[in-house]
Amino acid sequence: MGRLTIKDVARAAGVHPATASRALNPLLPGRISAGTTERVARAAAELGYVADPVGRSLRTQRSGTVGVLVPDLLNPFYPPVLRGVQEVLRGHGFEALIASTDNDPGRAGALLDVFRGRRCEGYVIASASRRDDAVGRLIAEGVPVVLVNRLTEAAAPSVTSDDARGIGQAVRHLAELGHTRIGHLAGPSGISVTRAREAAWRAGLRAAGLTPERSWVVRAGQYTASAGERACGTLLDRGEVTAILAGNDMIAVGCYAAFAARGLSCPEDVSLVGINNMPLAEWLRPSLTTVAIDQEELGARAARLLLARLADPAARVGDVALPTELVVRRSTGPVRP
Amino acid sequence: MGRLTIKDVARAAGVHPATASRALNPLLPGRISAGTTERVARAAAELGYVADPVGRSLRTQRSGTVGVLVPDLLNPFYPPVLRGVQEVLRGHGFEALIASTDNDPGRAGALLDVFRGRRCEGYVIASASRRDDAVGRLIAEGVPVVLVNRLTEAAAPSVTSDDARGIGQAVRHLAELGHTRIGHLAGPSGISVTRAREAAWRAGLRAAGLTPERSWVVRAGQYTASAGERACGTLLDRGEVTAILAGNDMIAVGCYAAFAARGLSCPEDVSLVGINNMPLAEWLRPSLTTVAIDQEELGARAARLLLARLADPAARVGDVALPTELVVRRSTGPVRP
DNA sequence: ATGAAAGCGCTAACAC
DNA sequence: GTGTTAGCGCTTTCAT
Repeated sequence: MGRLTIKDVARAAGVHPATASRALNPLLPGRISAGTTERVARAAAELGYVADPVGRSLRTQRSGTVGVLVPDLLNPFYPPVLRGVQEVLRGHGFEALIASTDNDPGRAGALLDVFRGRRCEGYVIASASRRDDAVGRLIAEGVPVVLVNRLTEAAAPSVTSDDARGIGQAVRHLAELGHTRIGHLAGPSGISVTRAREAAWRAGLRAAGLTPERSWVVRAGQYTASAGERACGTLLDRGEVTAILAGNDMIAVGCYAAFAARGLSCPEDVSLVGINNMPLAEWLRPSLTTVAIDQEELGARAARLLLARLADPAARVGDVALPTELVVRRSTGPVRP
Repeated sequence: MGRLTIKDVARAAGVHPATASRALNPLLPGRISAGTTERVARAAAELGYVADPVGRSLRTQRSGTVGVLVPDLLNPFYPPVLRGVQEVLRGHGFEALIASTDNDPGRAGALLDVFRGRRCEGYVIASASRRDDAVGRLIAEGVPVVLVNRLTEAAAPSVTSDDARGIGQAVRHLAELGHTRIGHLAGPSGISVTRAREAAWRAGLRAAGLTPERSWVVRAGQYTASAGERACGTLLDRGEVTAILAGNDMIAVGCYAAFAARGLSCPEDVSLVGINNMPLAEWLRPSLTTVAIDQEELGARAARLLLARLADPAARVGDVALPTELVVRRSTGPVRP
């Protein structure tokens, strides 16, 4: 059929292509008469013209594309985040290129190179370790970057969850159930949320009049179920705690397996709290009490921050911390007498 | 820093830009001398040149972009599929634009329009209903499309799982455990896998010398846990079956909840088999016996089929059916005496 | 085998 | 307010 170009629209409206272009991009300088604008718009609509993004990109040096990097697409936490990002971006004419580092920090560089080759105008990065070379370089170059749930040493706006609040609620909830020895399965070190969550756990215990013991913390090497199962096993075998705050829901998923392997039942023998409220959390047996984060909103806010920086690269856009809220389900119960 | 163009490479190598371009694209007609090719390649490597995809696209009328449509990003089945698709595409210089219809067939059209605006060269579609207008139109226009786990009335190559094999194994497994009344929670009608799975269930029962009863099938409105829970409840309340083949793992997840709500324990009171072996299947309690499908391979094969059609639009590429295999875990056990 | 020149679709800069 | 011109980066004729 031969694709429509702006020349076709211009011809149909009886104007020059440049005029047609201006008429269709109202924000540009050099205003166009109402009549012309009208005629061009009608012609475009009738013909079903949509501007070729490639031609436009070449001229404007923009791609209408944003790179999104997540650490693990298989972790149910991220799909809702992606949905939020895409929804907002699409509403503003941007499309997201998505990649997962699969929990391998080394892959970030290569993936970012692919994105840069495609002229992504900005990046939403949910995979940055606290010290990440590839991401740091990006930020240093002044490319618009928004971090999700991660902080780096480099300065880039970020959207995080205010874990402290929800974790405080979680610990209080456990304390009110009579638990005095509440363990924590921390995520991998080198990630900012890991530290924040551990700190919040510590603070929560203190606020409840309890003293966090070093032996109540075990570090899971990754935010995965299998790492969680191992770490939980280690913690259980020390035989000290009656309740566990997992570093996230995937780690909590691993805990269920560790419980079962030791013949412990939840919540009768051990109480368990996760973090994230991932899509399947309510479907686990027992359903998981967890610190809920609005994942879609997390992504949506990140996208909006990025759009603000895209519109004005000099804009100082601040960080956002979304509130978290404890969702009590069936994995927590009174301490055993 | 000012981005590198092919002119920079040409200058560094002491040749004309056109020559440099040819040297870097070895497959083109008009071969270039080995020496020149070498010099240009070295210059490009030293400068770190990567061709601008936008300029290239404008000239070649290609975008290096493929649209991928899935019905539900939140369903753990699809992320591995996407990973397989992306991996293969990236290896061939293509990037995937991903969108989810969120189980709303009506959204497919709008999303495909976004993709078309971006000049996607081909599509991997995992969301087609058996009768899907938007997708049908695409195929009719001769745009390269590969379907994943779906068949439409229109003719497009597809990659599916050979559910019959694994489902046959599943039914035999249950029969060998002594089950004679094996129910099925079918997915939404209007989707090809739904029919295929129901047919395979029926055939499996017959092969085991059993007669499938109409009352043993309940249809879940969607492939989701909550739809599964409702459907499972209906089936259980009829009080006929001792084992259940769920339409997929998400429906099976809902079954766990339905069991718990009725005080039934699995596998002592009811045996349960899922389909897909999604990432969390082994972490459910009890771990889910399920018909495994290599999801990543599903995506990878789809991508390869698409690449074949992209390379030669006239190529008749056939359908692919990947084998499935029963994975026996702890959700199935002997029938109660 | 290589250089010259043209042009993909669009819009910014410059006329008028 | 609108037409003219030029050029984004690349590849592909067409010469030589």
